[in-house]
Amino acid sequence: MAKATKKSTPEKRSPHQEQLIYERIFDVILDHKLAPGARLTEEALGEIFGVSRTIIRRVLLRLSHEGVVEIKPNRGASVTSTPVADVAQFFEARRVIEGAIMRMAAGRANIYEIDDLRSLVAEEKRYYESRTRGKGLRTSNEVHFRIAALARNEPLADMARQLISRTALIIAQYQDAAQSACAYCDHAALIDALEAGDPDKAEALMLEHIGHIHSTLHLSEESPAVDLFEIFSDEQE
Amino acid sequence: MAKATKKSTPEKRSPHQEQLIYERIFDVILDHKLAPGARLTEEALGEIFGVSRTIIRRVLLRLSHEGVVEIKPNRGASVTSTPVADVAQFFEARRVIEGAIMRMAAGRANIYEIDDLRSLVAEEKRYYESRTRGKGLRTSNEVHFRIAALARNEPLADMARQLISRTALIIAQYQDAAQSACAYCDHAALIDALEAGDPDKAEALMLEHIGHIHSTLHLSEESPAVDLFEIFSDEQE
DNA sequence: GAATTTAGGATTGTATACAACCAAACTGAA
DNA sequence: TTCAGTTTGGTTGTATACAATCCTAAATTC
Repeated sequence: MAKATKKSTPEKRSPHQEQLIYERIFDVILDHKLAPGARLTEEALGEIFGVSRTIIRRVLLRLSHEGVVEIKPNRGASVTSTPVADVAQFFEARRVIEGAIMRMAAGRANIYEIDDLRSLVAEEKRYYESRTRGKGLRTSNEVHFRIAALARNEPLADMARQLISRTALIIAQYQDAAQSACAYCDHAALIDALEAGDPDKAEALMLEHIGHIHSTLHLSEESPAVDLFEIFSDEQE
Repeated sequence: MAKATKKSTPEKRSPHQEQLIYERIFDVILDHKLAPGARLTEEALGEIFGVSRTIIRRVLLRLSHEGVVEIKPNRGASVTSTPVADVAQFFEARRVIEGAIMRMAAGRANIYEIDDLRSLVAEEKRYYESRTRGKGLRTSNEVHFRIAALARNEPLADMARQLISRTALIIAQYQDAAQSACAYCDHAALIDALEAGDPDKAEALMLEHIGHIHSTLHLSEESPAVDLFEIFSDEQE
């Protein structure tokens, strides 16, 4: 039994430890350290995070509801592998929802929200230039999340969040790290359109942007399998 | 302790008992036997369904993810009560998604799917005429679910399902049982448009239909009687 | 009598024990 | 060797015990 594990602080009932574990696992998946198809055993994850299977089980359930992992009865959880044939549907769905969101959000953002968005895009640019793929991808997601919030429609923003997360998984699976398109260029234009308050242009730019992302994917082949302890070991000792 | 409980068959590991419990609870909520705000204690539900809190907990977690139930930390679960101010957002979101779905589904359904839909609407009509509200509402949902499937876009259909379920809860909360609009009239027209393969008309009819439902709600009376301060605010001290 | 404290009961949160299950290695006969 | 059946190790599924927390209401204080 490899004991190169590091447990988190053994706090009693920390309210968001579950959220933390959720994010750690999701991050590792987006960083492509856990490839699609990789198995996620409850015992191992529990040991890694210093927590019982009960918690891990809830986290996995949540991840599965988001479509990030698949749970098969009596067979456990593994990172979702999206068939090539399904990819287009996700991007089409994003066009529908985020297109509408742009229409609704145009001209509704105040100056602070616009500024926040711009600095976020600047941050995104730095990550991409320093080739930290996972971070860049997550920051890019955050940009889309915040734009979704500007439509002032919670349910629709929820839908967008789900699709964006799910799509990030697809991008991690099919996009070549080197050739990750300069998402931040498109993003700047999107924000400009929102500020200008032009719904038609805002929507058109988003449709185009989503098309760009889609077109950078290498829809051919994939995937290995790995050791959980090793993957999580380079983080906090 | 009332022992008038009926347990399901005490099978060992029945795979969909969880699904069954999920549906039972949801049904009861749609039938308005559990009003918004009603608490759902794990122990009681476990005893009712002859199952341990572990299972109930998972069901409640799922219901909460669908937005049907709210879980507050250390406080347990209760039926979600949607504030009047939020209602419009849900219907707007449905317009966006189901409008797009109608465009995509127009002309794509084969004759069997159309037939199935029509017989489902006939069933719906019977339920409404016999004043069995819950059943009627659920059948109406089923019509929308199936239409969503016709767009041949799984992710979008998923989004639609979530919104439709969530909206059903809102309808149960705000719609007068007697005056429940004849949803099936609209439904028949929707199906006709799908069969004819006219995307513009299909979309327009769906937008109109959703508007109809929205307009039948009694949004003036604040039935979510949870906030005591609001309730007593306009009375004498 | 009103406000604060404190005790009790009820409910949720987490860990763990054990049963059920699957998959892959093993056995032995054709 | 090959194929059924069997065993075994590891993993998931469920129930339960106990700890942490919250809610109610009685009790104490002012």
